[in-house]
Amino acid sequence: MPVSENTGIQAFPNGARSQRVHESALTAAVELLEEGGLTAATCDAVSARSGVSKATIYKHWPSKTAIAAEAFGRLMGEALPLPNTGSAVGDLTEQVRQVSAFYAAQPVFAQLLAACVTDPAAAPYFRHFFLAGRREAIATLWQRAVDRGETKPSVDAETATDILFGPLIFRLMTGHKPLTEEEADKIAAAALGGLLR
Amino acid sequence: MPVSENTGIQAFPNGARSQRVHESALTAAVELLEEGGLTAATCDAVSARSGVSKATIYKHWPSKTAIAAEAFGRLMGEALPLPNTGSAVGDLTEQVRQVSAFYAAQPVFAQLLAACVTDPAAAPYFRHFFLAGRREAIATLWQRAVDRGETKPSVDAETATDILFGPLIFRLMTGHKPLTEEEADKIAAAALGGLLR
Amino acid sequence: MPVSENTGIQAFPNGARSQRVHESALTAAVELLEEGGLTAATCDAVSARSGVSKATIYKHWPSKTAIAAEAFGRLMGEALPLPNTGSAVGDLTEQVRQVSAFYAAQPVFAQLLAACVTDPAAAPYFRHFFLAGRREAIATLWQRAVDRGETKPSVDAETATDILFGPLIFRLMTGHKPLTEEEADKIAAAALGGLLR
Amino acid sequence: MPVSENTGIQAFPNGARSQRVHESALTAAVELLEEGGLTAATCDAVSARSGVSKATIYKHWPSKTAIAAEAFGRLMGEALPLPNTGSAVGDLTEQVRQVSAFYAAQPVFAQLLAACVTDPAAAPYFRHFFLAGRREAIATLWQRAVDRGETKPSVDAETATDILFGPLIFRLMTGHKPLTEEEADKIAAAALGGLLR
DNA sequence: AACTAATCGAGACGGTACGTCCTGTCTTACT
DNA sequence: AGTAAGACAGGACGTACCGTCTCGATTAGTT
Repeated sequence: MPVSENTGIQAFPNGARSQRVHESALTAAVELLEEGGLTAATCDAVSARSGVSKATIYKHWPSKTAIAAEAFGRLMGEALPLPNTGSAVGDLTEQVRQVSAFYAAQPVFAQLLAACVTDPAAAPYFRHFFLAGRREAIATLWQRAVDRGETKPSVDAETATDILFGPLIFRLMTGHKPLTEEEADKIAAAALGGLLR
Repeated sequence: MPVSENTGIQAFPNGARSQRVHESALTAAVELLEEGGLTAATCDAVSARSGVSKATIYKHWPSKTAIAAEAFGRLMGEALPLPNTGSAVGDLTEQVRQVSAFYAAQPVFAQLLAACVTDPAAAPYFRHFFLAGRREAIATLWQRAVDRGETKPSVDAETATDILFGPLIFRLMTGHKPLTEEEADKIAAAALGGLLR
Repeated sequence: MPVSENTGIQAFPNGARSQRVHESALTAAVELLEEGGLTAATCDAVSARSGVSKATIYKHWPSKTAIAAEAFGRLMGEALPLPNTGSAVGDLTEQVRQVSAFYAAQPVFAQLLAACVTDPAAAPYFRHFFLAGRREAIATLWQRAVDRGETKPSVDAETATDILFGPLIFRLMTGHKPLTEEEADKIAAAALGGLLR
Repeated sequence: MPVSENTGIQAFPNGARSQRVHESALTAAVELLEEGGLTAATCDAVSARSGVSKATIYKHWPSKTAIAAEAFGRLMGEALPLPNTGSAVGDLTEQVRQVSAFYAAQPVFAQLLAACVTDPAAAPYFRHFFLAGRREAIATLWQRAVDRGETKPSVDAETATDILFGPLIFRLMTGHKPLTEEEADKIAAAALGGLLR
């Protein structure tokens, strides 16, 4: 678990035994998240199920949200494959659709996002173990589009990511409109109008 | 406090006495939010400061988040005036800037948004007493732009709102980038490229 | 549960409901003490068995030792009847024998005494709910002896109590000698030589 | 550290290295006891300060109380010189006074006594390294008195010790009366009335 | 003016998770 | 072997907050 510096991610014991423990706790957390969402992924519950003591858990993670974030990142690691439709519009629209469907299907995502507000120590974990993957995916797609000359030069990948996914998160959090595929398409279309030539 | 049906907002006793009580509780909640954010706006604290008993509070609101949402809506009621620069780009960019600054300055906003995920009963209150005002503002600006023929016909006000503000909320929640004025401008520029002609 | 002032015993809610709760917790504590000694009388255990929440227990008692002390006082309330042999020597010797046997049979006594060292807040409970009864018994016996003119005038009831029971407690705590009836008699005889004419 | 059999005191490695280690741990324990009482003399603390690892400590002593008991015995080894007033009353009264003052001034004594109840494996250490010294002192004084014919023949040194110091310990543990010099004198006077001619 | 509902203030309670603490065991690698 | 270093399980601790509840007091509206 080599973690780069300045990520806000806490160092933890590194021996073989510790790694087994780390693994056990994460596995238990994944199971609990699947069964009962973030609410069920209590520290006590993780400890009870994994056989890892609470004290040890707190040596590996700063809070229960942090374990959940790492567990969720693992749970969803490969869930979203990179689309390859041949055009930037196609790729990015497809990705927005997928992410939209994923968010709608995984209440844990919203719960984690929310929990990170209350529990700032967990936010780096969420960014590192979950968001980073999404942003990298977009960066790849965006680079492809750049190479093909399909993007507006004034826009960078970061901003593009925010504009494509921000609206999904907005809806997810406030629940003012459902996250259907149609809606995802509308958002993608309108957003891409500003990002591509 | 006439509340339309189907909003998910709970009816409560309507006598003169009840209205005083409602008012007292809200006032206390506003003060507590200002002083210590959502964390400080405990049920017990609201009860203690307002002299309204907890039981009564739970007759008027379904949860502590709901009071806080209504209180926050009141607190921020008139904080953001409608810009009028003469052009859609100017108006909307200005509004994005203002909202961005407001979010960055008011941690309570993110806290409330987060709390509504955990506490679904409170979400309607947040939408009704806070978001509704923002969406109306955009609706007005958007209608102006429509009247001037500045908008793309394929985009409606709802989608425009999501695309303009979603990115801000995304950043606010994950904290992966700061909400400076420059960033707000970049987002507004890129987003508006897709929304306006 | 009218408690005189300045005893160090904590006030607690006094309604009918609270009294039921107080009773429930004590009953559970008594059972646990009987089953597994002071070690078993955990706050969590008392809470679980009685159905009284931990938070409530901490409103009624300052610590787990305090509940145990009150429970033990109740448990042993009438265990030791006042002897009446007709003479001070007989009465006091008999009382020393009884107390000695009781201490030896009730490990909880020593455990409580020990716990009060670590947990000073519980000491008043032990004194009030347990020791007070013993000291009163001796005071009664001593007064009888005074009335009969059997005591040395230079000795008061308090000192007599300390000299009669102190040695028992000394042995109980350090375990350097067993608390048999013979030993109790030796102690009583030697001690009473200094107390009576 | 030659320890007779059947004392309940645990054998431990005997090489030169082991003895250095034993010494280091004890020294650290003594310091910690002086600084913060028994509470501060944690296993971890002793380990950290002495550089002796916890595993090693547990090869030399059965529990943390045991180290503390041995350390305390060493700390107080020569603190109480034998009085020599020329009479048994004088000697023993003086000794009671000294011990009383010592108990009152050294909270560690009560803490250790209490800890031995919970931790029976440590009791032999307390008896061996601390109490034994006190009892020997009394035995010496008592023998002097016997030689002078000042004692009652029915009383032995053991019982005398219990009757003289038991009351002090009783007060120390329950705290129902302070351990002032006056009180010590009252106790000594009353107790010695039963022990001497 | 009295009566009867509704409504309220006060605050205790059950439930539940939290994060901390310390003991004694265990592992690993070094001397 | 014996040791240093230190991670680990286990389990109690005492705290915090939520939302429900019980009680007696207060207040409207109704008769």
